[in-house]
Amino acid sequence: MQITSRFTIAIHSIALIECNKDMKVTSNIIAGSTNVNPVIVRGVLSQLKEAGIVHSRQGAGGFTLARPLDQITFYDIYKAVDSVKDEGLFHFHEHPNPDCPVGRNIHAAADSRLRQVQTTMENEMKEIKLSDVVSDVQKSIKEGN
Amino acid sequence: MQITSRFTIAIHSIALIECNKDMKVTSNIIAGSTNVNPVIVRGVLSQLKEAGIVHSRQGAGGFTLARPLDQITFYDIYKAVDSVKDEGLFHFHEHPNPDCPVGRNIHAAADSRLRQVQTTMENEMKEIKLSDVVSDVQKSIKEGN
DNA sequence: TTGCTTGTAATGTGTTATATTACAAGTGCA
DNA sequence: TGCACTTGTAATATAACACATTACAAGCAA
Repeated sequence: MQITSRFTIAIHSIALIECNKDMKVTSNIIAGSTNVNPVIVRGVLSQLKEAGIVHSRQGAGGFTLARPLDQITFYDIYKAVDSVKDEGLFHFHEHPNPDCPVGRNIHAAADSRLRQVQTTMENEMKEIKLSDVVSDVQKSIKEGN
Repeated sequence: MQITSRFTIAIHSIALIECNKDMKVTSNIIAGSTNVNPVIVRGVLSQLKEAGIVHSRQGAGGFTLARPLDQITFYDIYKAVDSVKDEGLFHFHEHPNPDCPVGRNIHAAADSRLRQVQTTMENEMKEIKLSDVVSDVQKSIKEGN
């Protein structure tokens, strides 16, 4: 199991928009840099737009950031692209046997701990800003990479 | 995306073995309580055995715990059933364009943060013991649930 | 008007998780 | 010894999902 690449595609896209803020950054340009199908890119960017992270200009073309990089966290993106659905990070086997004492109580007993793990992960994502990642990218570029 | 139900199947199985330690607990009994196919159950239990969490008795039948519940953590089980493969929790889009400055540096820049999130989650799992879950299950049963 | 763009629907394709069938091999008991 | 039951595992089926692809409507600017 892995969290959908839409998440890293979104991170990549935002970094690309920032690093080329003086140019028009279209879905095709992003598709070229990520090596991901343009329709998928537009889908991801559409979700980022809905979440208020980017702006788009239909017709005119191009995406821009809706707010500064240090106000965009991994969690914002994670939520925007729907990385983990409402059912939660962990997939509980669907029909434990209600006629078994353990079967009918295990779900409730385990659930709070599973949610606790998920919440811990999500809180960590709130600590990581896109500005952290982009400054690392820019440093690498300056060093000739 | 969700973490495979093998993880919660394993938790359920261990709780069941503990709560019926005076009886022979076979893969068919576990399958009945979890409502999961017996072959899948045996596969999960086989992984738990390989990880030193349970013992099995081929021929004779039945599974037993290899160590006390307070020495089994969510992390132990998570690792045992291979919930997340070596590639990591996050699926990075596969071929960022090396001819683009952002494309060839984004992976390295993002990776340490992605790993940081995964590690935080895993460390939280190390804090949760099976004894916590099972004592909750037993409490619920005693209360008539 | 032409060309480029975003937005999105519809479909194809490959991968993965779980279920299922089948059977070898081990154990204990009649 | 033979039978019933079990673990262990291979092979295959099926369903769900992620990403790719084709297609096209609608918006904007030159």
